[in-house]
Order: sequence, then C-alpha cells, then structure tokens
Amino acid sequence: MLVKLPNGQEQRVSTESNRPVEWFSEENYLFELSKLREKLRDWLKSGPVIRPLRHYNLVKSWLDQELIDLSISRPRARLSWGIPVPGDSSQTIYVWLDALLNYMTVAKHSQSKMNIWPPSVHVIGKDILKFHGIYWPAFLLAAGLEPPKSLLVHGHWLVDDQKMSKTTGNVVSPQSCINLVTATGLRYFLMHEGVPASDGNFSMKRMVRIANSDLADGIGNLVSRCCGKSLNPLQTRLGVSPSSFESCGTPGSDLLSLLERTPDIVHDEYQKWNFYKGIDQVMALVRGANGFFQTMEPWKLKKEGQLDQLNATMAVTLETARVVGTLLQPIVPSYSERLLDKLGVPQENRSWDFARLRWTTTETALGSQQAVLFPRIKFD
RNA sequence: GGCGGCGUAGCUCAGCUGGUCAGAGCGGGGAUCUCAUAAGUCCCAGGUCGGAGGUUCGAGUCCUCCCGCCGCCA
Repeated sequence: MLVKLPNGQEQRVSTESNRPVEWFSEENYLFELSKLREKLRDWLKSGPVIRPLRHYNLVKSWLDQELIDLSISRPRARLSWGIPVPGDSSQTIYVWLDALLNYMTVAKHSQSKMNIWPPSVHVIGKDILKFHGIYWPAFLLAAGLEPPKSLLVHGHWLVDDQKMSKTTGNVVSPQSCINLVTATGLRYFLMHEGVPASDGNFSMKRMVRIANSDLADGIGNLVSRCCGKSLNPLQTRLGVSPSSFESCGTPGSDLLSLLERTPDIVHDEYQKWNFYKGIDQVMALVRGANGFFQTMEPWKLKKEGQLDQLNATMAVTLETARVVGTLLQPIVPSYSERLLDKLGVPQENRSWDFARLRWTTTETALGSQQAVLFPRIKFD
C-alpha cells in the first residue's frame, strides 16, 4: 500500500510488515506449478481434503485459474545461507521450498513406530492455506509423493474482534495463560471455544470461567462427591448392570438413555473436527449425572440404611464419570488421565472402545490420589 | 467491480435439508441443599433470529433488494 512519509514523499510498503517494497528483477529457478493444476484438482476431489468447506471452496477457486510458476531460488550473492541448487552453486534454494520437507522428515524418520506418511490430517492456520493447499501438495505430487489426506484449517484468535498485534498491544501470551489456568485449562478453553470455520474471541476472564465451570465444578465436584469417604468409605467403584439403573427409577433410566447415546454423537462430532460440539455433549452428560446424583440424594440413602440403592447410585455415577473421562482424552489428556487414575481404570481400558457404558460385575479400587482434579482458579 | 462466507439472548454458540414465531452453556436475579472442589439442584428475567419486501396454510430456515463485517480475485 501507499503511505506518505514525513518529507511529503509517497512510499509503497507491505500491507503486513509495513516495510518498504520496490520493484527489481533477477534470475531465479522456477517450479513449474502451472503444469500441476490438474493434479491438484484431482487431489482436491479425492475426498473431504480441505475442511471447513469455506477453505475448500477457496482453494477450489484458486485452481479455477491458471497457476503461475513459482520462484524457488535466490542468487547466492544475496542469499548465501541455504542449500545450493544442485548443479548451479550460484543459486540457493529458497527456504520456503525445503522448509516444508521438515513435515515429512519428522513423520517418516523420527521413530519406526511412526512411519505415517501421508498424515491422515494436517492441522494449519488459515493464513498459510496457500502454502499447504497449493504449493506443498504440488511439490509432493511433482516428486511422485502423496500429499496429506486432509487439511484441517482453523481460524484465528482475536481479542475484542481485533487481530493481536504488538502495535495494538493486545497480544496474549500462551505462557501467561498456562501460568494462570495450566496447560489443561488453556487447551480446554481453546477446544471449547474454537469453531473451526470462524475466528474466535479470546478473553482471559472467559477462559478462567469456562475452565472453572467445567473442569473444577461440573466434573471435578462430581468426582469429589462420589469419591469422598463420607459416601464412599470403602473407596471402591462397584460394577454396573441394567438393574443398577432400573433400581434408580426414572432418574436412572433418564441418565441411562443419555449415557447410551452420547458417545456416538461425540464420536461423530470429533470425526468432523467439531470438538466444541463434542464437548457440549460431554458436559450435558456431566450435568445429567449431577442432576441424577442430586435427585437420588445418596447422603440420605446412607442415613436411612438403603444400601442397595446407595450402591446403585454410586456405581451409576462413577460409571458415567469413567465414560466422561474417556471421552475427554483427546481434549484434555492429562486431566482425563488423573480422572481415570482416580477411578482405578487400567491403562488398557482407556481406548475409544471403552468410551461408552459397559456392564460389569468387577469391583475396582479407587486410586489413592487426592481427588482435586482441577483446583479452582482465583481470578479478578 | 466480480465472487464467496457471516450477522440468532449481555457473551460463546446450536438450530439453517420450511412445521410447537426459538434452544443450550456462561454471565445476571431468586430459591433451596450441605454428600461435595462455596460445589450441586430448582426457578426466573434476557431475543426486531441485521433491515425491508416476497413465496407459502406456515419462514430464523426458501427468493429479491438493502445495511454491516470478513475473505478471495481483478
């Protein structure tokens, strides 16, 4: 864009960096991107390659036009650091070509267990869509290699609807967020509030509120209610059977219904990268469990000596907590680990197969850890 | 200029394939409980579904125009 200098002259500057720009010409090697348009189109059509759909459409519209060949080298005279062009040491490979190969280097060679090229999903920010939706797949296709099977393109975090910038002074430091709410709290907030197709609005206040409400209060308190020695002196988790729910009447059958349908819905939302919707479903289940517990009033059942119903109530609630912990593993792994540890769930029983109600007669000892999964954060 | 996306309660969103003229969470107000991370539960208030017109028995949902925001191309 054109800006006016103090001396009255006008200067063109970059719209992003505000640094002066000028015309010049030089010789470079070019990558024949123009010859790859059809291959890129074929890749785009091969499935839900780019999501959300708006970004897929954007790349599609770029491929509706001719592609211009891409400069991929610079004269060594002004770019001495880097990989020399094979057979012509007067030119250096431009960094934005070879840098992308780091994805492949890590994926293919770091550990034998992880030879996973092409990746099933590559997560990127929307600002680098052209590189990852056009150039990178083109380089790979030209080399006879497979591009990623899909790209998940997410929006940006704004602050009060404004881009973060040093100039505006509204930059949010991830480390300061972690210091305040822990990595778990930050992750939870980002996944809870992140709608892939649109930019999010970041707020420290809102982050604390959401982390507290869900991780400390909703789930953390529920687990505390069940695991406390007051209601659970033997510190065990009893098995659940259909009669566990039946003996709790309507509240039991209502919770059973919720518990049965939630995992599939969550799975479908996760598959579509709609983590925020999946989290909504999980939290609805948590609220259902708290409501069930409140209705059953196990502290009264204990006083009255109704041990069968007390046991059923505890078993049902703890089974629900187990499912919740399993469902939330992709969202908040270490929090879920603590939860599942507290419930005495073996490591081999934490995969997705166990992210649903399971009938069992097995009695499991609770972990001896402190039951505070997520301390409430003081703020304001 | 052309094309595309978005606009639903204070905030974040769902609903968007026409049918209880709208829901959830957070926030706010009130009540209640004490097993529990002062948590839980219940109740209430909050909505011109950007605006106008149209189609239809019926529109937040379909069509047209306008307003605002964002993006791509030129």
